[in-house]
Amino acid sequence: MSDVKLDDIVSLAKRRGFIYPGSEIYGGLAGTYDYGPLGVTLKRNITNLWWKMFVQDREDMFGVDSTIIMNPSVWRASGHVDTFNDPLIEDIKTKKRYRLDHLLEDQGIEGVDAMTLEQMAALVKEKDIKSPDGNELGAPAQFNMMFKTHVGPVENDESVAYLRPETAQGMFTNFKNVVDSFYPDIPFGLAQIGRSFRNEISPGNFIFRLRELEIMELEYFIYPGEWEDIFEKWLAAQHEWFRLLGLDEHIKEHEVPKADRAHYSKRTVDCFFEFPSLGFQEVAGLAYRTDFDLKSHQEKSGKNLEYRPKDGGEAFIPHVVEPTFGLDRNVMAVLCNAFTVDEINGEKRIFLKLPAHLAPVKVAVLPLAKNKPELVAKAREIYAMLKQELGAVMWVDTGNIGKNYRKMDEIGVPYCVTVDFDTLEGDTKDSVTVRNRDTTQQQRISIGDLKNVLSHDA
RNA sequence: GCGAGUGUGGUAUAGCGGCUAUUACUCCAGUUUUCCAAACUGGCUACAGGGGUUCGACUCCCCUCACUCGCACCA
Repeated sequence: MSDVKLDDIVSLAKRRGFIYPGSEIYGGLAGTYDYGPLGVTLKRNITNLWWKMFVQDREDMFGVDSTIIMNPSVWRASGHVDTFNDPLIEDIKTKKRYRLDHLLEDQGIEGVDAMTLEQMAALVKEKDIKSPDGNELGAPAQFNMMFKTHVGPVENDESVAYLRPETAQGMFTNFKNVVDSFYPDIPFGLAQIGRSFRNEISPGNFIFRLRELEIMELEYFIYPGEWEDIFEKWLAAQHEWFRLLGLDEHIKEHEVPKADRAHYSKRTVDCFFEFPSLGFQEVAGLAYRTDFDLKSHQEKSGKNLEYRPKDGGEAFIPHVVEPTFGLDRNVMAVLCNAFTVDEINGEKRIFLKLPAHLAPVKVAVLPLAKNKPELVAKAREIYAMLKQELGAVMWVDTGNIGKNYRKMDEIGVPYCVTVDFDTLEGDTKDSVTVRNRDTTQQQRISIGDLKNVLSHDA
């Protein structure tokens, strides 16, 4: 793993149809990547697994799918309009950039949060504030990480709306709706998988930091007194998730220290995966958000978001434990983890050791020789049968058999089914060769048993 | 956004102010081939985009876009 470079994986992902740079024929667009035929299936296998584990298989979960464009008040209540707006200023000499508000606070100036950019700029002049290196500072600039658009035909300040930078708020805004519809017992949760948009200052590292990304997220509403136990349960659930992805042995949990946490969070644990070339990077996080979000929405919206327990207990604003998974980062981790190099007959082999339940193609069917019509016909027959049974089955009849095996290895197909002359007649009539991707071992299996054997793993 | 660097077929690469732009693999078609990238024949595909200098630019200059590293950011 150590000598594998991220570039090798990026190349394979593009060459074989997993992930392409966005808008490529026009020179691309920074921070965007498109999923190709195999990538979209891999991604969908992951989201389906997630939805099954966290929503379908549980009694206490409710799925939602909220809009990307929301009432801008949502983002004022959540704090994003403020916190996504960073005033930056540049040291003219060293060209380093600093948070202007932090510089002012370091000078003991108070009330910085309430100041406009102009007011802060004026203070820099007035107090002759220098950079930490003692140099002159340039003009400050505002960095807003939220994408803006306009709702309706008129483009003015009143019509400004934002593309959501996270999916969480769509769940908080639907909290009341779901309670009204189902009145679930607490604890219960809302779940959502969806796109988010962040105008990153420096996107990059393949699909690690994107401007348009997908998040799989849960908001789990609880009694405040129970948060510690529930937090532990979700830590275990997160671990179980990474076990299902085959990543658990490469995941490191990181207890985020108080100073680095959002001010409303009492505990945050991030999950890191070790990527080639990048080292350990965050792929998921678990945060106890207290009642910060619902409370803020109750204040700003003027709507009562309290929950009244069915046993007649006192109404209260539920607290929230929030597990978040970066979908694209999970896909990338699965790809990186699967990327394997070994040797067959002294020849280097690159293959994707994808877990069978995630592999975009489960089985490939190939005739031993492509120009023998009777072989091809029999193979087509088996292909049709398996395709109906398993869905994700690929037909391969180009090149020679060894080449096709390698090609299927490279896209992570767990099993190849080869139809040869012994399938047509003789002692082993009606049996085929099943070749295992990881071991390259072959096994003779009768056609009748084929779908049982293959669907066992898939 | 700033600084530095890079940009040649799908991938990885060679090259030069001037011939039809090199090579390998991939891909496609055909011959061959009875189980691990065999061989042979043929074919498709590239100088990131735009402008300038020049008789002539892939090569030199400018702008744009993208990528890499560093700064900053990571809500």
